[in-house]
Amino acid sequence: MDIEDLHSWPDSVEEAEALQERLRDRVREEPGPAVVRTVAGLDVAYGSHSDEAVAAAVVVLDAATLRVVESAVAVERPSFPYVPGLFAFRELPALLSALRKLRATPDLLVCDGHGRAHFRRFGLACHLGLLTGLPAVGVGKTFLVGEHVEPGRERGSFTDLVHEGEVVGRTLRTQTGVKPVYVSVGHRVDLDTATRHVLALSPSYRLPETTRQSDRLSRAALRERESDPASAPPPAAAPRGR
DNA sequence: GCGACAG
DNA sequence: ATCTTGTCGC
Repeated sequence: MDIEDLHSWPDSVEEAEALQERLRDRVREEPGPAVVRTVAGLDVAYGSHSDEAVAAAVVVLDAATLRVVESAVAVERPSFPYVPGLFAFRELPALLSALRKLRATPDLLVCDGHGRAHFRRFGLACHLGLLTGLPAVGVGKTFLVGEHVEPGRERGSFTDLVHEGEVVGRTLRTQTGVKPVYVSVGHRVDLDTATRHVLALSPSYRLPETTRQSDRLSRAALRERESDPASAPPPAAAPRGR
C-alpha cells in the first residue's frame, strides 16, 4: 500500500470503502499507553439546515482531575455524505482542523464513534488515530456491529462485542442502570486500557466527560456561528490529498 | 433476497 | 446528527 493512501480522499462510496480496506492493517492495537496525563474529547455538531456547516470541537482534559486544560473548534462544511460505515469521511477534515489548533498534543483521543467495532474494522477512531499517530479509543452511543450479551446492571460491568468471530469491542455500563456505551480500540491502545479510561472519564453520567464537553462546545460554536450576522459562508473543507 | 446500519 | 414537552423516577 502506498503512503499516499494516508492523505488521499475518496470521491465515491466505493473508493472510500476500498481506502478503509487498505488502511485497516496499519492500525496498531498495543498495550497502553502507559502514561495518560491529558485526554482529548472530539465531537461534531451539525447545522440546522442541511449540509451547510459542521462545527468540530476538541476539549482536552486533565486525566486525573477531569478539568479542562484547553480546547479548540473548527467550522467547515461536511466533507462527505453520511453513509453508515463511512461516517469518518464526513467529520475527519473538520476534526483534524480543530486538533491542529491545540497548543499541546494530548496523550489520548476519545472519539464520538466506533473504532474497530466497525464493518471493516476501521471506524472513525481508527482513522483519526492513524492520521494523527496518537492513541485513540472509540466510544459509540449506539450499536453498529457485533453480537453481545447484556452486561450486568451495575456501573463498571461489561461484555465483549464480537463480530465475525473477533472481539471488536465492549459494551460498558458507565453508570448503574443506564444503557451501556460501546467501547473499541481506535489506535495504539488495548481494549482493557480503553475500557478503563472510558469508565474513569465517566464518574457521573453515561457519557464520558470528554464527550460531554466536546459536545457542548461544538454546539455552542455552531449556534454562535449561525446567529452571527457577519458570518460568511463556511470555508471549504480542509485541503485534500493527491 | 431481506434486514441492519456510528453521527 | 437534528426536530421537540412533558413526564416518570430518584
